[in-house]
Amino acid sequence: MREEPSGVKETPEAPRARYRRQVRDEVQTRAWSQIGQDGVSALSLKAIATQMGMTAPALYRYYSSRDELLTELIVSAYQDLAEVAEAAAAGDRPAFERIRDLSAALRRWAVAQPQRYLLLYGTPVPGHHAPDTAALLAQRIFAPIQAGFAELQDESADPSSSSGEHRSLILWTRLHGVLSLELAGHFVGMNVDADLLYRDEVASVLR
Amino acid sequence: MREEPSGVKETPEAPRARYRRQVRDEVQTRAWSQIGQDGVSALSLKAIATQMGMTAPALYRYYSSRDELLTELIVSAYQDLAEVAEAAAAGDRPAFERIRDLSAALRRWAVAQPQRYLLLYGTPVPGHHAPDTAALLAQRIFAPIQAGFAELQDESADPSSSSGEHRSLILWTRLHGVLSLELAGHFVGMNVDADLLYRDEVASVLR
DNA sequence: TGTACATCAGTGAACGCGCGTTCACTGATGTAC
DNA sequence: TGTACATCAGTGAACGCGCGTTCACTGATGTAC
Repeated sequence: MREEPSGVKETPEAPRARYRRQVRDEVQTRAWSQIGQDGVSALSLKAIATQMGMTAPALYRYYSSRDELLTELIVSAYQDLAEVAEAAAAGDRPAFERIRDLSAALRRWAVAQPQRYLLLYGTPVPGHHAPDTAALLAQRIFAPIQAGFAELQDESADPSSSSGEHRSLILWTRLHGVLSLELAGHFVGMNVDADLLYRDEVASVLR
Repeated sequence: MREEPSGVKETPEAPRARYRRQVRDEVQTRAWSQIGQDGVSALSLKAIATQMGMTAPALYRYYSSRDELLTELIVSAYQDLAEVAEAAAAGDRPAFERIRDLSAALRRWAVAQPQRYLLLYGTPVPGHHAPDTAALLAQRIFAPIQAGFAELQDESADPSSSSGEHRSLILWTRLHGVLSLELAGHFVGMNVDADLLYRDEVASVLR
């Protein structure tokens, strides 16, 4: 194994590795689009292969099974969301700002690709067991919120207000309540301003 | 068509009609169990027929298609929940009591058969369009809550509190937030008392 | 009360479909001397 | 620089599976006279 000296330029990716990455990326993109259109149960290696102009067995060079692809989708979605959440809550700023911004980022992320959010937090996929990494990543998403509320508790001299743990849990359930009903289409025809409602709920916990 | 005089006794059900009802009931029961175990996408007329010791085409005397069965399940679930909600909110009692009791009944209903709740309010079934009756029934479930909050608004002299419409919407999203995360199993290992959390959320809107 | 007829639940065979997955193979690409 | 070899992406045929749905049919049940 040759090691390139790591200078300013990144180690050039070997052509084969690069090609493999491209294929995997395309598979994932098409997988998300399948899930978005026809639900998780429509996720099919065979259909993806056909769309890509390949035969089905070819994809078994990339995924050992349909289930492995699904697992990768879930984990990568958690990962992506975790990064978004951490980025939104970063900076040496007041806790309420960090929580507010993380909340807004969560909504943007979910609305941009509802199928991703629903795969993580919607009706569970029957028969599928997420790996341990998924749970860890889910915690990573939650951590900045908890940290923010812990900070708020320290600042406040009011001992009657509920604990940081409790408030972060409440924030989560309230945001999810609005988001999931919105994404599932339950607000249509109800004259609901989902964005405003969402921001109200963020404020309700920060108050 | 002969009309029986409707006295105290109910018109005895004709044997054939009675039998048809029994078959339909059994189909529905097995359908719910399928959905509970393997999700909506596992709902299969053929599998149900086999379980009942029949051949698949036999069920086409009862349902014109798989989709019709699914629609019936959704509508009957809405109907059942609407009755439960109305019963729980009935009586000439203070509005806050009726809202509180309806909320509790909703949770009991959902926890008793999570797949029913998730079918109505979880990730939407792709490719399925609920009939108009479903939307009407959904409104019927919501109506007692709205009525309750409207009453509370009238009593309260405080014009600064948000409108009854808004508060009933908030109640809905908050309850759904807790319920759906709980039913989807997102609280496991988090040391969350879902029932307590739920009651807290009910109280938060009634405050 | 008995007989002729109509209704209707259920069968069995068949259709086309798409799925996941395996296997032995071909042919191109990369590597070592 | 050229050659021999190893690696590996992709093919094509095949497997068994379960699904929704149709059709012509049988046989039991209910109805009308």
